Parts: sequence; C-alpha cells; structure tokens
Amino acid sequence: MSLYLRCLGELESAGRETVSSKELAGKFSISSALVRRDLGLFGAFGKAGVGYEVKSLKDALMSKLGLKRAWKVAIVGAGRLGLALARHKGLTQSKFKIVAIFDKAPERTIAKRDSGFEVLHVADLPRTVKERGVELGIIAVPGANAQEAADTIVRAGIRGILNFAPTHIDVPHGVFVHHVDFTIYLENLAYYVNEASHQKGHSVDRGGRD
Amino acid sequence: MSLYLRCLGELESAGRETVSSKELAGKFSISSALVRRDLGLFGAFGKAGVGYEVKSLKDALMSKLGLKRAWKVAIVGAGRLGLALARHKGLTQSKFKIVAIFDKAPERTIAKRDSGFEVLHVADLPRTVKERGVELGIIAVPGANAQEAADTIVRAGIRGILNFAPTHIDVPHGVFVHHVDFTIYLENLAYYVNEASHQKGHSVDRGGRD
DNA sequence: AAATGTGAAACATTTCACAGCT
DNA sequence: AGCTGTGAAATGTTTCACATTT
Repeated sequence: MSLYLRCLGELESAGRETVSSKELAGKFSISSALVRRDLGLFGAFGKAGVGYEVKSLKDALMSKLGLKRAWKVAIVGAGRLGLALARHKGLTQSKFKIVAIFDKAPERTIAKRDSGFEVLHVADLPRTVKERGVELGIIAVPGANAQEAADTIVRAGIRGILNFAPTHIDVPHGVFVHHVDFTIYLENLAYYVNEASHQKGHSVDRGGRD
Repeated sequence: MSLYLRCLGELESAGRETVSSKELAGKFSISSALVRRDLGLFGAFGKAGVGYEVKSLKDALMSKLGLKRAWKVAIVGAGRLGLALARHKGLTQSKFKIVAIFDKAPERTIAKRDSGFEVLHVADLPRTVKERGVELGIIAVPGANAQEAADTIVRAGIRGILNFAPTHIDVPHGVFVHHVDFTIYLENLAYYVNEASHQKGHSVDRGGRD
C-alpha cells in the first residue's frame, strides 16, 4: 500500500502537518477504520484527537517499504519502450535510478540517434550488474525474448523484475515479478465500459462513506 | 479475470481441445474449485469427466468480456512513451486498435523523424473521436498535463481511460480509469526483495496446491 | 471535541468435500 | 475413473461501534 505514501508526499509538499484517518480514507473511498488498521501494521503513530503527523508517518512508511535509500535498476531492451521508460519522469524523479540499459544489438538501437544513452550488450550484463550493484530489472523486450531476458538477469543475481513483455515469465522461487500487461488493462476497461452501456445507471464506485 | 482468456489462447494455439479446472488452477497457483466457480459465473460449460472445451470456453469468455469485436483507442501524448505504446506488439496484435494519436504540439514530436505516425493536434480531438468512433483513451502526457488531457477526452465522450501519467486523475462518475504507475510497481518489488533479504527462507508464493 | 486503536460483527473470497454426470 | 458444480466450512478483509487518549 504505497498509495498512502504517494498521498503523504502530496500533503507534505502542500505544507500540511497532520492528517486524520478520515481524510486519507476519503481519498481512496475506503473507511477510516481500515486506514487506521493499515497504518497500525507499521507500528501505530497517530495521536488521538489530532491524527497522524504527516512527516513522521511518511518517514515510517518509507522505512518499512525499504525506500529510505535509492534502488539501482537496469533495463533490458533498448527499443522504443525501454528508452521511453528510461526517460520517464515518474521514474527519473523517484528513488529508482536507471544505471544501465542493455540490448542484444546495441549498435542498432535508436539510442544512437536519440539522446545518447549508453546501451550495453547483454553479454556485459552479468559483469555490469555486479559492478554497479543493480538490484531490480525491467524487461522491455519483445515477448519472444522475454523468458531469455528473465533467465539472464536472474542468473546475474537480480531478484525483482518488472516485466513489460506481453508474456508470462517463469522465475525460480525467491524472485519476484510484476507483470505489466497493457492489453489486460484495456480488456478490463472494455469490460466496464461495455457493462455500463448495457445496464444504464450501473456504478462501480459505490460512493463515499464515513 | 481475463487472465483465463490469455491462457486459453495459448492452449488453443498449442492445439489443445479440452482443459480441466485442475490444469488451469495449476497455472495460477489457485485451487481447481475456484476455477470452476469463476467459470461458472459465465454460465457453466464444463463436461463432467472431461473438462472444458477450450474453443467454446474462450468464445464464451470473449463474449462476456466484450471482446468479440475490435475496440478503437486513441492515445493522447506523442512523446516517447505514447509512440512506444502505439507500436507495442502486445497492443498491435490485440483487439485494441490505435486509430489516432494526439499531442499539444504535433509538429514538435519525434513522430515526424520517426516512423511517420500521423499525430493530430488536441484541438482536433473532439471531432476525430466522433468521426472515428474512438471508445477508449490512453493518457501518455507528463503528469502536469494529465488532468487536462483527461478532461478533454471525457468531454469528447470517452468512458474508459488508461492513465500512464504519474498522477491521479479525477473523472466524473461513470468513467473508468486504470492507473499504470511504474513507480508503485517498483516500490512493491523493492519491498518484497527487501523483506526476502531480511527474513531468509521467507516465501510469498505458498507453493502448489491440489 | 476530535481523533485513535481495537474487539466483535459483517461481508467477501477461497477451499474442502462430495453428490452426481459422462 | 475422472471430472464438474455446489453446499458448507474455513479463511481473509472491511466495517461498525465504542472505550480511551489528547
């Protein structure tokens, strides 16, 4: 639930000192009780009658989520998507630092005529991962090469993978994968839009509570 | 649960005629009973002693999910990400057809020197959406412009949005949004990797059942 | 007065276990 | 024999409601 974190960041830069469970609950359409329980899992910080101190709560969450430090990330696949991710504001402004980009054919990627990214050959991956201390990997290769890419980075010692290829990848026990599948997201949207147009007046968001 | 659909597609192209709930369950590490219940929601198709006929089950799912026809999609934002999505194999090979790409400054996008995508000005969006019958929208603009982009496409009549900007967007009731936030995905991975390295031998995947 | 933290209730999801079909 | 479909149990999640703290 790092959504809370995002929210706290916004509140902090808006200059807020404290926030109540009720207010946080409102932003996600959940009950205030659930917010209190969730935050309780991180070792309770609220003051009765006042709420939670934004700054220290954010701090506690970041500790718990392992975000007090930067994480080094490598991208495999320097095609359009890989390069787009490398320069995506959401990432460049986060705790996640892209420290290397690999491709099977670095000399043929658009990185050359693009903004001068240094794209390394996958053959250099194991060594580079070790040298630069890479901890997470992003797979942005075509589906047909995804498993191969996964095998390579797992062998290099990476234990967290964000997979953008439209294919399921198998990894050994102890390695974590999050699969980002655009098509599935669109299918879900299509489903809801479809339903909504059939049954008029139907609602997915049950409206506010509390 | 369009994950089943993906699975059935694979089975079909592998030439399989039937599949049991047990086999499907294995692919997702859930119980076979749950698979049967899920599929039951779509109006039961299995034959006792045999299993489900792959082809007709896939067909039924596609009907239910509104995927018997193609869906027309527009992308707002012709930056690196927008164009990468437009050409992404996962999408181009799906039921979702990108029929227009918009940008505030189409003449400055890399589309010109790129593969000759026709990028339209956002001013043309309302008209084009109507003319081409666009039903879903993808937002691939910087965070600062995301809300503005959302307002524009909602006003044009689109009711399903896939948001790639690292910002929450507000939409009226009846419009569906799926937010794709790379940073949150990485934060989750970081959390798991962090946990796993602390408590040795910890497992997230409880292992196979059935 | 306004909020937290939490036991107990309500609700939702998942699995067990088995009758019944092919 | 092998599988489905489903009541009933088990488990997990969310909310209610209230005693307690500032």
